[in-house]
Amino acid sequence: MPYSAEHKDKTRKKIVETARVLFNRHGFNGVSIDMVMQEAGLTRGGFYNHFKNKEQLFSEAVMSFLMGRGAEWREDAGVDVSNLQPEMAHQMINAYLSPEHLNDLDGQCPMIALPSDIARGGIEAQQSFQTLLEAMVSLFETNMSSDDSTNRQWAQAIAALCVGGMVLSRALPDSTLAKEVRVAAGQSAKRLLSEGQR
Amino acid sequence: MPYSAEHKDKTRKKIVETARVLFNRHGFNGVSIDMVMQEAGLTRGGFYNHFKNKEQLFSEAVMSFLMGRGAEWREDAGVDVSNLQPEMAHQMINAYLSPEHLNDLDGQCPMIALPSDIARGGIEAQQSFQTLLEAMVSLFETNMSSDDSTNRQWAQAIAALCVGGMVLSRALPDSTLAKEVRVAAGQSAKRLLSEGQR
DNA sequence: ATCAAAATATGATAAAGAACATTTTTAGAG
DNA sequence: CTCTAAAAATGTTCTTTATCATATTTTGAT
Repeated sequence: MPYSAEHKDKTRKKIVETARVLFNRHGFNGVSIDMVMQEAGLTRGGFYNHFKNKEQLFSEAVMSFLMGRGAEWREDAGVDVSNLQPEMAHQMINAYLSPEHLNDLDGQCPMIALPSDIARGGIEAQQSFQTLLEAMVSLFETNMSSDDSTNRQWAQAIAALCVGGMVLSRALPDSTLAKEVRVAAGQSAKRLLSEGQR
Repeated sequence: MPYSAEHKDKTRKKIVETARVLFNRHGFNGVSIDMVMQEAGLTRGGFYNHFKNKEQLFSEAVMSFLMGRGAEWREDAGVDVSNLQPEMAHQMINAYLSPEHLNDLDGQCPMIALPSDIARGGIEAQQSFQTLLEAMVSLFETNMSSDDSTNRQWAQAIAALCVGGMVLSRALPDSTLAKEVRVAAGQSAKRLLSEGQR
């Protein structure tokens, strides 16, 4: 067996990570397979040894955020998934709506960078999207008071505020207004959080 | 002067309206100029008599929502801009987050259908987007108690919730979860509204 | 060292699409 | 009715791209 199994796996991971960055920046149609492979230091020929088609790559790129770049994100924000504390939800909201996140075109959350692409895309990409959202909602939910069946609702609304605030911010040409929106979304998100923590 | 001025204007408006629908459905890259012109009952040749390029058409299509399809929308929701009443904000929230809106791929608000396209697009499209958002925020703001400087913040957060809830809903493959998110966003939006109306 | 299977590279195809140049059609002015 | 400028249609170019077929390279096992 020439080429160790790890080699193929490493190559595949590199392609996915490269694709994640490029898709984040340019969207599904703005990225060609050539572009991805070149950026990964390969040529387009090998692509179909790793993936069925471009859609599959897209879906995996979206999903890869959760355990890859997203994990770094949570770490930077001081969010420890294995040891959740009430103030972590606050930190998560602040980090998600921060100018740093807005400026991080490569590392940003795909829910912000790619919602239209995913809405129009195949079901696989949508499944990846749903997994991301569920992770985010579950993080907020876990930070609430233990026995209230409405926690999930609050958590979902907070997620909608975070994503909505950033999606709006990204599409606005006036950076002052964009900041206003992020601040407004953040304040309201924390207000909703305190409802859930009551 | 052959061809009355109205004729050209009518043709131009028809192209923009056709483009609005197609862009809403397929996104910027998913729509070709041929497609738009054919759907409008014309051929691609005439396009550049009306528009500088595809970007300009896109920007105008987004903007056209406000006074065109969006006006019908507000009317259906019982929102009269010239005579605002407190309960209109409620109706607006309900209509925006309704399943009817979610299913109206042609008529939906471009902030939901095209945020990624616009974020990556030219400044003209982003200006159009900003105008749409400002109209929405201003509608919520006007429905709040008169003299509170934080009204604008509440209104922006409500808009972020509405847009965020719908953007998420659109990208989720599980329609039950999608509905949950819309309901959660709607409830929280009304909660924030009552804060502003206090 | 050599072999072969797996990975990667190269070559090719067919389609789509933005932009524009040129031709044709239209309808109002004289 | 004729003329003509504007609008619309047709023809064309050049580029990009997803996909796949074929060739080449790599490397662990013999």
